[in-house]
Amino acid sequence: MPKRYWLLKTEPDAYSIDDLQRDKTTCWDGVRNYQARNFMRDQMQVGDDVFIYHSNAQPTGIAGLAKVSKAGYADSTALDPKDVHFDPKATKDNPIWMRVDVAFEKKLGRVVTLEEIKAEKKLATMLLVQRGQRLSVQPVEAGHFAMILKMAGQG
DNA sequence: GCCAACGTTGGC
DNA sequence: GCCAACGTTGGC
Repeated sequence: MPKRYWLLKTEPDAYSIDDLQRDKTTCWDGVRNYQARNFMRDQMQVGDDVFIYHSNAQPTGIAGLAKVSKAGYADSTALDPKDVHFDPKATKDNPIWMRVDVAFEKKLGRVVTLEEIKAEKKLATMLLVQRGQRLSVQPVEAGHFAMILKMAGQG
């Protein structure tokens, strides 16, 4: 499978690029959307490049880079009644939800903001800027990925 | 905090 | 299978 590129949303109040830098790697769990689950289950591969996107942030935008370090596997938080992401329908045999592990790569020299992305015509087809689009795990085209790195001064 | 847009649930 | 109600996301 060719290398793919992804964007993962996170609220930095809950988990930021700085947290990932400190932790080195993290389990990207708690995703409870089937489309996002399917990307993690079927398409994300070790070595794929990932943008870490800060939502509900000041500013909102792409804050750093990571790599997939473990491909999709069962998200056990769905089985834990004490976990906020507990799903009573999940079982050990059918965990329903998946997660991947991601490893910190680098923090961008500056956040490439949602505002800038919206203003750049070449990025108009990014999923991120489609009206009402809320996917928290989404694919990014290679060209868009490179463009954003360039905007961050890391091209 | 507001609220538009979306996904999911559940009654029928 | 329809669709209203509800919960969540996420920009502002």
